[in-house]
Amino acid sequence: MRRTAEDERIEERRRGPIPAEVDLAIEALVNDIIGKVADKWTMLILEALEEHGVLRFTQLGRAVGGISQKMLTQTVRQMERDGLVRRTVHPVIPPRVDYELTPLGASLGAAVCGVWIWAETHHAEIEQARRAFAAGRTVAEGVS
Amino acid sequence: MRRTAEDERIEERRRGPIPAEVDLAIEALVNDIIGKVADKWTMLILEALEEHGVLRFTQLGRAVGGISQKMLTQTVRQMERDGLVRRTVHPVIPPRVDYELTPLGASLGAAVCGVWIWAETHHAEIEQARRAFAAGRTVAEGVS
DNA sequence: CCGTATCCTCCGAGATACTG
DNA sequence: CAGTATCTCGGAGGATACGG
Repeated sequence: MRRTAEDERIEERRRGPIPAEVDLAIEALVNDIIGKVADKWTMLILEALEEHGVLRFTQLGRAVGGISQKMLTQTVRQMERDGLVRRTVHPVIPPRVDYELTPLGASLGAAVCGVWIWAETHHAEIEQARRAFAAGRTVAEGVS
Repeated sequence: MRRTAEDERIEERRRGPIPAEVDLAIEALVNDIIGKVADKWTMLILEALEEHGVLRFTQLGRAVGGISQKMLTQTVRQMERDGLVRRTVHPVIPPRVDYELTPLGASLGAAVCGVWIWAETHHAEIEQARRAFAAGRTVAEGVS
């Protein structure tokens, strides 16, 4: 996802700071949150931590699978910033850092879980729709 | 979203269709679906159609807000392909095309709605977490 | 082991112009 | 009006190397 949420807010401000637009401000924030949540790695990390509870850095990376260190750090930092995960540093040698979901993160996990379940429930329908679409889309759609 | 982890699994599947990996194949598909759903424009279009019911191309564009024709076409096509929206072409002049959610799309809308509600419910906590994070993790200084 | 810093690639996505 | 085609560009994100 590209940086678009900020742009929207900036745009909004540019268009006119109408006093009664507090709701819109919140809407923008919510939009921003959606943008964050709608990130692939965020969702996968959420799932990994939901399933395994507490994980160390590399463990988390392996649990997610196919993620670069950069993205792992970056995403997990963002999640920490948003209060979704708690990061615990153990000042020992070798270094050890534990990651786990906060209650807030867990609640998000529950919400996202709904989407996940939807995907698992309806993936067959989607596959079917894709095949139907690929088969022939020149099929006349009746104008009711 | 860049093509990364799924590609590997898809590749894996292409290289060798091992029977016992059907679960992994489905998991990959579900992952793919999540990736699709986790798209900003998809979610916004979903919301727009959920709220307005049936919309024409430009109406949909305006309802979403800040989307280019290209992305609108592209995203809506993908959604049509996945069976989430139905596209109805009226062979009249001037051309007219209607978009609306399929039952499948509506069910996804319901699931995503849960995440939306979560965002609306917890945005204050996230803001607070962000402030706390920005303030510094050393000492919890009261934010007046 | 846990990151941060750097480079580099590549594709998402906007703008524009054109067709049916 | 509804799309397609083409160009361009920013920046997301992978790979790598190094610091603590």
